[in-house]
Amino acid sequence: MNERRKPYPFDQIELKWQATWDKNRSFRAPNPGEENFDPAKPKFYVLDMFPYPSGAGLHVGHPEGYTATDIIARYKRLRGFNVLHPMGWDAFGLPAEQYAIKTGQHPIITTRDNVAKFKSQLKRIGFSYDWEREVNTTDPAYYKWTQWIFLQIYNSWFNPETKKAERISSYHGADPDGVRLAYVAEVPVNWCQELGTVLANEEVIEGKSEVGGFPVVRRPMRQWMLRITAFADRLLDELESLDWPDSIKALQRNWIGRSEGAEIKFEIGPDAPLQLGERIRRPHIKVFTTRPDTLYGATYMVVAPENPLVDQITTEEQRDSIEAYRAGIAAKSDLERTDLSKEKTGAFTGAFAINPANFERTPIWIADYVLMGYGTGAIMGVPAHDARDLEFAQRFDLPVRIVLQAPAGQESLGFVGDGTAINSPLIENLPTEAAKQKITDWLEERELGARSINYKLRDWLFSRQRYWGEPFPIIWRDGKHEALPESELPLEPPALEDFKPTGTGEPPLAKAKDWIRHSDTASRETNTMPQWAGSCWYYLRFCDPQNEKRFVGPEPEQYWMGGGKPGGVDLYIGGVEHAVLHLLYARFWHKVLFDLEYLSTPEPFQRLVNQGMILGEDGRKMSKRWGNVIDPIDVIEIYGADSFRCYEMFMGPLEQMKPWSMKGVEGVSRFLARVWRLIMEENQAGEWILSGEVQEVDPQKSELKILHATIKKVSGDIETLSFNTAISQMMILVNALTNTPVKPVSALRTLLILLNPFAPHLTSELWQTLAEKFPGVSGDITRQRWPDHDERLLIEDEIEIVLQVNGKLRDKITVALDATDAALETAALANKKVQNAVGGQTIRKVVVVPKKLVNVVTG
RNA sequence: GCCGAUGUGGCGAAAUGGCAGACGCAACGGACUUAAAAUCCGUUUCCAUUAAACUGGAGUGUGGGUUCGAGUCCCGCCAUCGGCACCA
Repeated sequence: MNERRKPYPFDQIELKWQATWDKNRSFRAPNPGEENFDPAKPKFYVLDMFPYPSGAGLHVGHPEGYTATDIIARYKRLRGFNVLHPMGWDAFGLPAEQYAIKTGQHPIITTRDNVAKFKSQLKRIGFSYDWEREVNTTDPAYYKWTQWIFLQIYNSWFNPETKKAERISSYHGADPDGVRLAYVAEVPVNWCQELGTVLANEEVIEGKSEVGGFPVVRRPMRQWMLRITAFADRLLDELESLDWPDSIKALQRNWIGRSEGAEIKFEIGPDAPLQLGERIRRPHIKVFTTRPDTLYGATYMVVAPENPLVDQITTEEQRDSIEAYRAGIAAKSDLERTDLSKEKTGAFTGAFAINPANFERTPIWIADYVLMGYGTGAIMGVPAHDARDLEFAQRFDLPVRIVLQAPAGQESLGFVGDGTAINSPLIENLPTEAAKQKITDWLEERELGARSINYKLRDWLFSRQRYWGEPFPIIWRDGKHEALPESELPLEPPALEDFKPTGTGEPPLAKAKDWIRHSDTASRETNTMPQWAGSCWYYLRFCDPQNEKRFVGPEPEQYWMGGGKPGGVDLYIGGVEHAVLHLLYARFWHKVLFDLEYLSTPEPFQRLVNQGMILGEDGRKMSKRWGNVIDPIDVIEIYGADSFRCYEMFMGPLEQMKPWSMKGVEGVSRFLARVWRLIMEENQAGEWILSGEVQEVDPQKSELKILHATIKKVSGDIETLSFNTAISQMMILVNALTNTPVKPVSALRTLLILLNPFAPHLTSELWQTLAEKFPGVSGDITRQRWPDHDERLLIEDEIEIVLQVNGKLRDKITVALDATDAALETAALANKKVQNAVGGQTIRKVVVVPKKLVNVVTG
């Protein structure tokens, strides 16, 4: 770069301080019992979402959240907390494997290189991580415990009585394999030929793979599943106790998608109903509905095309058309199938079902708008009060019967809200809620139905046909799975030369014939775990990263994760893109481990904050395609790490999306340079020396006032993560100090501590310089106490009072602080501008707000 | 369609129901300089009026409402962004 004169010598001081912090282990967080651990201090666990170390290195989006947590970490240390602030690498995953396929470079190599690059970039920004706690999900010493946790899940079941995960030994039923929290199932999966793997529903976006955008088709395969659905209610209910943004809670609730309703049996067959009791043994279709109150409006049934029932009920005359329809469905991709804009399709089975409420014969259809995977895979069609059913009924000329009266002024046909039941003898004229209860009670009494709850959440498809992931600690013997003995962990993947997918759906690990063979009678599972696995528990490992005996020792876990709140991590900052998946999976694993009594809290993360995305200078998402990507290291070259950190925080509210601006960085850099020049001046030789204006004098009253206002504002703003306004306030203070001829050391001292979390290098350097001369400044700035403000210094003798007439500003007057309401009113009415504005009108009322304003209201 | 977020100067933004636009950017003017950069000081919501000070009016997406007083609270609408999407 050109020898552009730097506004202050950040290039000389930043690397120096980073080296000093490393050497002094300044940010090491000792565990209970370790050297230098101070049990008198409270703990604070502040966590970043650890990155996937890609080859491209860091971009400005990463350090936004990292800077926020770093400010919090440094602030909390100054506040006297033991702070856990760790960083690590989520390094298993597809990109490294794809790269290996392309170049032949082993993922271990790529991962090592990428981690080194990321780490050096993070260090250059001056983050105060305790690097002695660094973890890497691809390290055998780490994934040993990922595999171990999988075995805990595998060896557990969900006891519906206790609503908890329990060891499988407490299950006394016939088929333990049928209730394990990790189980094998033949399920239709999202198969991506291009990637040679199955993907989770969450990894498929509009029928294409999230990674690469390749086509994805449905195909049944044997897969490992985790029974997350058993925890649906707890995952839902326990959200309440967390300090998360409502929008994120809403996303999770939405994803879990709990809906209450009833399952209702419709018996099949054209005959008249038989006697009670006999009826129940006859073949029937069970449907799930959230609106049992519209049962009288059910004029047809629809069964999902894949439902096995279809084979049983289809009549001979209809068989050909049903089969043709099913064949057409099977050929379609998910994308085509779920295309909302397309017209409804379906086929008549020839069979009829009896509506249990009014004994009417209703035709049974199949249609692809009914999904096999939700509820019972069958519905009752109530066209009058469901948009989809109405569309279907109109398309196929099925009868429509209104059974719900909409509130006055609204059309009853197509009404889906709460109204009044009509044309429904059993529940006639009842409001929706009461009608639901009554008809469900009636159905339950006759064993024709039952209350039921359904979730959109599905069990977690946990296996991948990939190389670069944790191998399952599972062996197969005689067609049955069993746990690998713990003594054989970690189970490392074989050293493959060829990582390519087999193309058949068989995982790459199947190529390692020697590795597969476990013993004469057993062979290894060849699937690997998804990338989410390692990130499900890394925050626990950070508490005790070198423990070889346990995934986390009880004492460090209780210390760092405890604290009396439901969630253990005090503050967790990361991207909103993990709002559902990572955060739901981690909560699920956490609850299992909690139930098994390994953990002290039911939830992992107490307070969650999502940083907003940083856009390019053109307002577009940063991407190579637009050529608007900003490399943090380039910015640091020109302006320094402190300017970079402060600008990222000054841009606007943390949670908000905002565009980058190099001019903005420059502005913040000017601010830091002004701080530098408050304390330093250049001598004749062009060297920076301590400024003569810095003196040991008492600050003036006005200086004290602004100083304490700044302490108050900055402290409060850091607590609420309002870093932008904290910086604004410090700018105001610095502007004020710049204008005074003599700079009191005590004020500068306080300023440096306040600014330290934001600009740690600059403040460390200036602190050291002051310490050389002034006894009031000593030691290391990272070991100081955060200042408290003195409220008395903020009080003014005189205050400005706003005078309004009918709410409009007319004048301002200055009065004594202790002026009475009556005095204020008198002063206002005597004011010339107020009198002008009032004119001849009568004064109806005078509102006096003490210390604020007087509002004269005219009639 | 459903859920959520956002809407304030030329730009990033700020404002416990009480002075809208703090702070920063950009722009303009001034000081310093042979000059420039850097630095420092000042002006900067819009409209009208004025030589100027001043003065008057309008103003936080839009239409209503509550209130002495609304960017802020309530109801309706519009726009943008994000998530989910035939989940019965």
